[in-house]
Amino acid sequence: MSVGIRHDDLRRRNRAMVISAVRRAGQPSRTEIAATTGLSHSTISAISSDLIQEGILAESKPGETGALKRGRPQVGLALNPEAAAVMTVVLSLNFLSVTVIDYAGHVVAEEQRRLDTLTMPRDKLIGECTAIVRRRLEDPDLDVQSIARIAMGIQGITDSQARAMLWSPITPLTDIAFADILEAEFGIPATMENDCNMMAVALQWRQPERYRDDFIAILLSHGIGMGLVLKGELFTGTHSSGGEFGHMIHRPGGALCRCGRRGCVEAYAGNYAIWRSAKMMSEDAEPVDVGDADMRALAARARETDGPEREAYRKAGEALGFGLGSLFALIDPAPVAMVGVSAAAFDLIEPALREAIAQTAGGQHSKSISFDTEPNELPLIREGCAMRALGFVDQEIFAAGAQARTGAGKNVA
Amino acid sequence: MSVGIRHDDLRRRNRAMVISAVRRAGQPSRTEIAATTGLSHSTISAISSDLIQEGILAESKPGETGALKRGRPQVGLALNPEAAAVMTVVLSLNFLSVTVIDYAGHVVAEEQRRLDTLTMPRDKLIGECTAIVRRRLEDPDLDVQSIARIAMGIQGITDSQARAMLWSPITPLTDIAFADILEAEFGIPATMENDCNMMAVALQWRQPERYRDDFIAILLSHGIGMGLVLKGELFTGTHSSGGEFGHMIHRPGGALCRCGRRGCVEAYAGNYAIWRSAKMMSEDAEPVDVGDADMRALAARARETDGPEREAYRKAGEALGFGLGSLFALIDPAPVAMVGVSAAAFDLIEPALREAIAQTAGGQHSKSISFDTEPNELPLIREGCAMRALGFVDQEIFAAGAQARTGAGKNVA
DNA sequence: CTCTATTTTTTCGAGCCTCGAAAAAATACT
DNA sequence: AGTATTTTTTCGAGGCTCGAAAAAATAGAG
Repeated sequence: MSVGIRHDDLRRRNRAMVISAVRRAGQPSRTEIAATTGLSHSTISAISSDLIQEGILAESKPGETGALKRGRPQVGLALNPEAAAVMTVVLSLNFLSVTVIDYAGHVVAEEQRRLDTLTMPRDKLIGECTAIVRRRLEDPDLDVQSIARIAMGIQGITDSQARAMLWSPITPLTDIAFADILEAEFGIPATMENDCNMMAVALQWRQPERYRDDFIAILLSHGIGMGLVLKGELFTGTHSSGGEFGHMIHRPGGALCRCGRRGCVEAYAGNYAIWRSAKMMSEDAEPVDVGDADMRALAARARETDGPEREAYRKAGEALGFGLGSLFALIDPAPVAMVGVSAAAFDLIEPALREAIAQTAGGQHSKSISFDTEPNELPLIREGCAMRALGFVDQEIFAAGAQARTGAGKNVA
Repeated sequence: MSVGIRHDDLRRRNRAMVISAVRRAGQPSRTEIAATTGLSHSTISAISSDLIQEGILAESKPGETGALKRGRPQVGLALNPEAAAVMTVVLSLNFLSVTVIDYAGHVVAEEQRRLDTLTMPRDKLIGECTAIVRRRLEDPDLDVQSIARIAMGIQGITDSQARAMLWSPITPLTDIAFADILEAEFGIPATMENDCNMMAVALQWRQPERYRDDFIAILLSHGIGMGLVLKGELFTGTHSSGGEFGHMIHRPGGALCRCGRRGCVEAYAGNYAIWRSAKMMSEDAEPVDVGDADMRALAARARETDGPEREAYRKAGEALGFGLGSLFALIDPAPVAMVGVSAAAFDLIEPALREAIAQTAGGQHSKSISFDTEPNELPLIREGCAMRALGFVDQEIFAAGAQARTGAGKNVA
């Protein structure tokens, strides 16, 4: 609201509009783009001709609307895969993975690596990340000239500027400005993204019909995380990545959470909490890491017999339900995606969750709240990072126009 | 993101920018406006000359920056009070008030009226509202030609389109589309706003240095309400006015709330909850209305002796603290304004509140979270409605330009 | 009292941008 | 081969913002 619109912004914004229309639609014709953007055919024609000239878009075969219509056939416009490339770096518990993605969104290279994140000292952890990036950049097999953007994803809290990891469960280290480190090391603009936010971005991309303007992605894993999209935009906190659903208070003074506090949702619904409860340990017991295989075994046992295992999942569902109820009181109900290893046990969680949510103001129409599950978070996080990085190239670099880019040449920031 | 920017939008947006700069700054010179909007002097000159021509702005004496500077003195631009007028209608428990406000924001007429909202049937309640509006509109003393906009505020839940009251504690009636009713009756565009949202709007206007981009206004009255501003914008739910802080869950299955559910924050911190607790009644006891005088007496007694009254306020503080902690986990901490009769007893509430919040993830820096109090909510709500209505005139009517207004002539919607 | 320095505001032409209408292009149908 | 139909491009008109220069309005100096 504070700054006016300059005349040159106009073209930039409309170019961005066309690029994003093509990214979303795949192979839209100029006419389709004109329809979705509301701009005139002349404008679309002028802009797309520029974009083709600059090598950002390329003409492809018709949109293939099935039956051939009379009249001049539509020419599909597609992203030119060679226009740019981006890189994703995903750091999760004991695991580091990197992918290189062309401008059209296809993976052209990747590398994965196990490492002991929990005990690794600061220098080593940073070194591993820069080393894996360097290996991909210097790979002679890779036929991309340069990487335009790096998006790094990590489980934990990042700052709202997407520059640094503030806190993460995968390492005792705090406040690592990965974005700055990568930029300094490679001279490539980078961001540091929260894993759950990237999950949400990926879902929005994968299933736009279901996850569009308002939805919630919840990670049910060792910890409980959330990515929240409201009014079509990723919701972040004012200082941090925000959306720390797992640390909303379920029971004041209750079970011990990994964060050191008591009564958080996560202290009832995180893997370690379910494990602790299933093994009849005290709610004060120190959180321990539980492997995915152990969790799957636990879920299997809970399905078999009505014992403490089943009760543990029930308690988790209750905590999630009341937490969602409180969340829905603030933002109104929205579709939910449950992601992560415990999402595979959602059948054990759902009944108690729905019962709890029905007792809250936000759950007035609890039956209409729909849940979907996706057990594997890593591909989602990677996809989200890729879309994030590509979106940056679309909006910040290519929308600016060729002369703005070559002329001024300050594309960092 | 879906619609492009048309060429004619440009002028409209920049006009809006200039108008809002004048509304905020009071009497800025053209040069100041150019500086704050980032637009060129030529553009500001052209736009302000148009706006003066159309009678929206008027030149006034210099901005009076104190010492007279050398050079051509600045000419202040001010809103022309006669450019338009708006009306606010605020419906609260047993009380209905209306004000007429000129374009510069000054109250030019008002009327207030007691009525028994709790027992009034639907027709009667609507009738009272339309009648009081009609009386003000037809008042011969009123020298405004026409009212450009009505903003109605009510305690309770409204829909996200600001058309209807969905639920309110002041009446058993539900789903009254006041905005539609007023529009149909008087042919004046109207909106139905949530009281706490309007409090937040007013605070942003009154104290922009403190309440700017991110802050929270909490109503401590019979019920507990919240208005939330994030990134400078009022936060609303996806379907309703949202931000139902009072109905976040404090203790699952806990005290009986006025909403019929259990364990809501309000069931511990609403006036009725404090009263119930202070009088040693059961947490299941039906909520009853408590007058402001009684609440003030209760607070006085709590300050005198360490009895059940003081304990009641402590419990209220605890509920608010844990609730805020959960909220801060989602959005990060922000300044808080406590408004309403129990805000005057915030000294009794604050210690327990801070203690509770310190036990939450969001309260990590609980000492840096600052609270301010304002015992009287009604003036705030009125002011917020006024600013809301004026903002509509600024952005939707006057920004469009004279020919767009007179030419097409479809200003409704 | 006049002249100069300084600051604000307006004027004017240049350069873009979008738009509508018309033309051109490309195909299916007759 | 000709016609109808649909898509895309071309072209001139009309607007908008911008920078530079001019005009306006005042304080201070002599």
